[in-house]
Amino acid sequence: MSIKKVAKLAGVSTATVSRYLNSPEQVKEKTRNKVQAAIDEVGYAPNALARNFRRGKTSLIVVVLPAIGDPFLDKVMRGIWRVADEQGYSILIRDTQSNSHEFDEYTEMVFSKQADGILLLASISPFHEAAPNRGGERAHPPLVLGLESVSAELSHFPSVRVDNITAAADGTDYLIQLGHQRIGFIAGKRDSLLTKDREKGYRKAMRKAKLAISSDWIVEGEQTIDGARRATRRLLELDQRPTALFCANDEMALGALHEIKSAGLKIPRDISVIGFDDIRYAEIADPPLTTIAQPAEEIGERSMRRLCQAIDAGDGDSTPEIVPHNLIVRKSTGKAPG
Amino acid sequence: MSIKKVAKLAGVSTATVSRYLNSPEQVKEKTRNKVQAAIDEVGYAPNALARNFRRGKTSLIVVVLPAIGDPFLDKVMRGIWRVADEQGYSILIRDTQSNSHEFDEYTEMVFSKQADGILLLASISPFHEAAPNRGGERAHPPLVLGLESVSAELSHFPSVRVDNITAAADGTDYLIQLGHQRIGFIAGKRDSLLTKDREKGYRKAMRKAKLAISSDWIVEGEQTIDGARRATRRLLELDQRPTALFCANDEMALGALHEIKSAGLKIPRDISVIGFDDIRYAEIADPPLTTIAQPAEEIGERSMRRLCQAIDAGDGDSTPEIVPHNLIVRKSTGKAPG
DNA sequence: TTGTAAGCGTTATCAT
DNA sequence: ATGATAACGCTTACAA
Repeated sequence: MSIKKVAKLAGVSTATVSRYLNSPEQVKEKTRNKVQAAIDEVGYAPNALARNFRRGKTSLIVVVLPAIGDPFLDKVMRGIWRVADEQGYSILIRDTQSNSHEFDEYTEMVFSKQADGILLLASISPFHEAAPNRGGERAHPPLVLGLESVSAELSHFPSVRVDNITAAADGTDYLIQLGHQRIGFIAGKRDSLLTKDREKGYRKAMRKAKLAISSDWIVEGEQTIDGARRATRRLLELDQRPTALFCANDEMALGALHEIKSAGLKIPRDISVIGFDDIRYAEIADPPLTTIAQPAEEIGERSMRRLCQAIDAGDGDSTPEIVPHNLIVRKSTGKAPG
Repeated sequence: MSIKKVAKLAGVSTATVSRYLNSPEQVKEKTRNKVQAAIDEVGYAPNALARNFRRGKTSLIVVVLPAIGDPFLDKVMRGIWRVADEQGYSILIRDTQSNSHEFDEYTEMVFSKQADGILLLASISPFHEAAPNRGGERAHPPLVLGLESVSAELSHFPSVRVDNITAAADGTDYLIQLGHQRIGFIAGKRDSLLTKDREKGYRKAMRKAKLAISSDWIVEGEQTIDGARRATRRLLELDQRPTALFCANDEMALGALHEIKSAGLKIPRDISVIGFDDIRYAEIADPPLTTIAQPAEEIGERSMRRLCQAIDAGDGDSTPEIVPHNLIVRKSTGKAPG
């Protein structure tokens, strides 16, 4: 009952107050002043709930990410926020660590009008069951995939990312050029499409160089420091241990660095290590980490723009946007020993 | 027009559908089945917007934090989420890096019903101007301070945190016991109450030990790795450089470690370093970082609970909840040289 | 146990 | 340029 109060006080109709709020140019200056005075007097603030209800829009975007506190997402989020602010959206964050991994849980948020769209920056299991009848409404909510590569079920949706396969192949190539032949790979979780793709790139480069891959060389690092440390330990215990290690992301590479040094080995003299993402800790790692950088902020910005399009314009095309990656050579990689 | 559709299809009134949704026990089993069948058939999902509007509740909490991608907040957020899920709240995140630092901007979100409450995990400038007349409504929105210490203006609000002064004094004491006399302090930003308190603790411990503090020893590290590196460089250039360094948080300590090593000095032989927070990178730093741990998840959980109280119960008491800190000794600290 | 109907605050349509 | 009013989808007295 608040716009009403203002209206009464200003001696105008509620419609005029509403117009003043939303398109002031349609209101005569004299009236504008009266309304503004009334607003100031009662300390009126528009009820966003009512407004959104009326408009059928939440002005909220769910961003689904693996874990908050991931230093890589820091930069991605900055890009997202820039566009969100510009377009009047607020960001609702869900992480798949504390919450579920079910695709439906997030689509449901759109159908039940808790959010207008979804920005997926994490791996989840798509379409747990067949989507239920949505009463004739679009079965696909506005959704954009950032970072992750796309599984078949999700290929309808637009995505913005680097070419993970090529990028990982580039990194592996670099190690091969340094003379490494036994190259290990620390992968992420089983269900992560993204690290799966990086593994593919690694395999591809090895194959191209006609280097055999022992199945012992590929270990799961669980996308965590500790997981990577365990994985590294296993790698170091091999009879013929790798002379180089490709980690599917920097977080795991950091764990690997620590574990290798703890084992009394020197980097890169005994083992070279390469990561992926170029998080801010990569540069100050000891030794500074060679890694593959992604234009994180750009990814955030562009995926958010795509999402806005999807929301406004129905859908649009869904060809993936590929952004460039960039190998950054630091001190954690060197010539193969011997 | 959707609950209506369900109602018509089920041959009941909208009220019954609503009751079924909100308190099924009030509905006869036979009716329940009819309603559920209708819901399934049309693929109905309750419109959260309408529901929240009607209830006058957004079921949203704004969490204000310095930067997403801060590894310390990772753990805090997990605690927050646990309670939020339990209580049916979603989390709206704003960071003060991309957004503004104005207190009013966040309070406004409550007054305009974009959110039900505010969880402040960052320093902001409180009450830019006198709060405008809120038309008789409560001038203070539900708000809890996590982590940060409280400035005079914000002391009305409940807070949950460690005793930063005592904790920093404990850390400093530890250095003093190791024989250090020249101890530097890398502070955060000027407007961070939290690092201000840690500085106070450092000063307190020094005073108690009757050690003089040269003004050169306290430098601003801007709460970033790079800022800390610059600050460290300045400290290393002093004629009489400190033999130990207290960094107001681990992020800065990491930068300091790197810079000290880059200068060819050994840690802790030449300089000891101590941090604050015990982020996950502290343990794998080189050398592993001595630091003061906070029960991050507990802080998140308890501050969220306080906030729920503040929302439901009006206000309640606002005495700060102090949680225990814990000095974790690793390898970055050692006896004073000489 | 169920139905009727008012009302939440805003926007938008249609007159004036 | 402004006013009257219906409508958005849901909840909740109050009645039956």
